[in-house]
Amino acid sequence: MQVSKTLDYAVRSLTYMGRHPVNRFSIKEISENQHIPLNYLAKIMRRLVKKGIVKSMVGPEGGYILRKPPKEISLREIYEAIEGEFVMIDCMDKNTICFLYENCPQLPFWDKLRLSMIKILETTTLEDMLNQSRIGNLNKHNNSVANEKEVKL
Amino acid sequence: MQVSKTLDYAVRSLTYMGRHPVNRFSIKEISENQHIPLNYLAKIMRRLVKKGIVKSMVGPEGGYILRKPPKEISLREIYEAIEGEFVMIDCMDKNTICFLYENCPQLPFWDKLRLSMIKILETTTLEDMLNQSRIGNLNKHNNSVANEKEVKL
DNA sequence: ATATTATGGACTTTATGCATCTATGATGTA
DNA sequence: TACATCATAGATGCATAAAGTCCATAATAT
Repeated sequence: MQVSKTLDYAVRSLTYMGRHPVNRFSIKEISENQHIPLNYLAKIMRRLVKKGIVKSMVGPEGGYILRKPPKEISLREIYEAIEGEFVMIDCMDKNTICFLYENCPQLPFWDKLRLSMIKILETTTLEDMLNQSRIGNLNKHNNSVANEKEVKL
Repeated sequence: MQVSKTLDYAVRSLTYMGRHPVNRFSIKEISENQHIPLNYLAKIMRRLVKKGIVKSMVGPEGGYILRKPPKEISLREIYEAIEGEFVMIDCMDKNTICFLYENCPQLPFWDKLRLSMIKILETTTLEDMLNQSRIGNLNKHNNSVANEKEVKL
């Protein structure tokens, strides 16, 4: 019940892109800036392309660009692009029917949890995340350039 | 972000025991009744013992018994007995500080999600689950007992 | 023509969830 | 006392998935 590294990478990449929503980004740039293995990131980006979250352009001056403004990209979309449909428990998928079928005490609660989580994922956007970070908020207050990315080591 | 088989086993065992809260149950009985590998269940039970959810007795006529009435056993307790503390993402645990430290756009949201989930886990008890199943509800309808939760499937 | 970039798939590595086995220790009963 | 029953503890094996690498190909700006 944990966020996979892969999902983390995806979110990191998208928040990075979201800071300059009109720019194009190469895998190389994102990879270096966000400390993500280049070849692995390539695989991740394909899923985001497939889901229609980013658009890709091949060749020199190619790269990736957000298809929609950050405000319209939900965490749920991102999650599903990476992990597929959100499920909490998979019982009867091994072509055998669980002996608790139709009488499982816990199923309704995992489902309740699932719906609750989906709701939060659904209503959280990339923009929310961009406004959320501490320095992000500081920058807003200072009227400083939104592009700036402070990294504390 | 999924329920592990191990957690499922634990919940299954406890709901099984919860149906006769005063009885003693051997691993063998639970194992056979709930279709859980015996030796593996043994390991699971130890965690439940350690967390104080069940009490164990060695020797003939030994076995396990619930330490508290089902009403007082929360899903959160069970979860934590099996999986440890509930966390959504573990960033800075590899004795290296993440370069996004103090400025991570996504962290607040995983935390929000975490709290929301914990709340549901916390407020759900073994008893809730016992009353939840379809057949459970059918029985309740027939006996017209109060305290029921309608489940839409 | 060439350098740059993404695409797609095969492949390797690493981690871990799940499960088994065996030896040990406690305890009720005959 | 002896025995059968049951939990405890740790070592080990295995299968699957997550994470990461590599390479050959295709598109396209300059």
